[in-house]
Amino acid sequence: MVAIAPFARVKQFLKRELGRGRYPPGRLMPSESQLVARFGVSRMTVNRALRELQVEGLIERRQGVGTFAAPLHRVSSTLTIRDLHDEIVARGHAHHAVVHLARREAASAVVAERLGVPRETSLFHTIIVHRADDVAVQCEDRYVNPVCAPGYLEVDFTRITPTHYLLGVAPLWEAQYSIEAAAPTAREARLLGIGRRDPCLIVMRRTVSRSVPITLARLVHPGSRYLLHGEFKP
Amino acid sequence: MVAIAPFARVKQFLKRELGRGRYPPGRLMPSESQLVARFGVSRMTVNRALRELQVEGLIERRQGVGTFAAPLHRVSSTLTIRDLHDEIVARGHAHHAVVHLARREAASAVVAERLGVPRETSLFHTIIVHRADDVAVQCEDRYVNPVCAPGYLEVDFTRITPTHYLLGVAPLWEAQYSIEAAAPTAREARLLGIGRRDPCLIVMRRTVSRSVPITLARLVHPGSRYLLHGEFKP
DNA sequence: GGAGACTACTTGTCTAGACAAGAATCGGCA
DNA sequence: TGCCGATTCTTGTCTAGACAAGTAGTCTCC
Repeated sequence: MVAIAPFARVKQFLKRELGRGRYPPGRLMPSESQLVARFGVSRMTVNRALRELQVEGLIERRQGVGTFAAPLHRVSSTLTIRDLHDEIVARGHAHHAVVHLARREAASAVVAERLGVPRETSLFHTIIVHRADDVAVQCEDRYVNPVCAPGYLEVDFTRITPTHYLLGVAPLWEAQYSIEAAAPTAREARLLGIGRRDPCLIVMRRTVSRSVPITLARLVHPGSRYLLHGEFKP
Repeated sequence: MVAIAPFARVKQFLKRELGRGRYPPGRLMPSESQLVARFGVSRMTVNRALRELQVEGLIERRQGVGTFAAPLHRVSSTLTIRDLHDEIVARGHAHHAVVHLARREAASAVVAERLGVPRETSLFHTIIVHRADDVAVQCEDRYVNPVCAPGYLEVDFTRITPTHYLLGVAPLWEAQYSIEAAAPTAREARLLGIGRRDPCLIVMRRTVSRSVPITLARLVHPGSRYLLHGEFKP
């Protein structure tokens, strides 16, 4: 039996109180000094508990005012986007990638604007279809900024996914993405071996490293063969 | 000009080093005492910086061993699912909800299994179509456990969304969800005023409060009118 | 050579006190 | 009445030191 750490006890107590509705959204919660007196611990300990609850989005704190139960209007959850190769292998399937296009092109107006580079910038462009046990699960249409990954076209994409390679070249980045449902383009339907009107889950992702655009990806998944899932825990 | 807090300076420094590839995934990073010496701050300050980087998933720490750069294979991002009403209003549209069904039913085998209640349990069932400026954007098909929200059917859903009401009744919960692209059912197509084969973004969400199932929702969005988006920042 | 004790180093956590900064309240003064 | 300053309460942060616990390497003794 392990004794639970004091900061965790304070956290657990407050979570439980929030869970039972003791503090409805917006209600003032006990101050640090009150919790110090109640639990007989130092203020740093209480402070850590409260800071972590704040990071988890359960409470809001305002300097000079107090601590309040968070309005839980928005439900935020962490959606983990795993590398497709890992995901396929983890499910016990074999992963194959087929490269349908890998070349250097000048950015069209649309691509240049979306990626955030000047028009006509020279970019790498790859189209790769990923298969799990010979079933096509993703068509990856990607533009890459040569400035960040000069050796991109030399990579053997049947063995390393572009995401994996790019993570190695530019380790930390920010990404914006959107998820939508739409029909594939004619070419995508052909590459994936699906009907022109079959619904697809389309993830568009733009990633930036130290404010330099790295890559713009359009990931098209046949709706019948792919599912995103996630979890939210308070 | 505001002086940056010492713990933030340490954090920023390490982030920058990680960003420039100074510590590839798995590499041993400076110990707390080394950082204490380097920055001339106390160990608690360094500890806080490292703990936060750990929470952000940028480093891994092992007691007795050291701190290591995290393998950035998985990219996790927080996807904020806002209340639909808020989202529509925030975009400057008017929100209308039309209730097409609101009654008590016995759980079918499929629903009972998915929600995690015994078969034939009596559940509330609502079907509500949400409109932004008279354009249908979501068909919400929801089952609710009466144990958690006895007054559910009395709520005026043209004024309060089910999510909003349920958050008030059962403030803290966990959710699992999946996102897929598929064609709507015949009834959903009719209610949304779209074609039977139009692609839809479908979110299935099951929520649980203190291990009691609360609600199972199937949220169907016409692909052409709805988009999820999110952001990832290290 | 092998086993166990010892040591050095790591992270994990807590304490008691300190100062700063933001915000609300109350009193006094014009 | 209206404004301004002092007081008090809040959170935000830092410090110097302490002990615990996990790990790895070394040293000694059998």
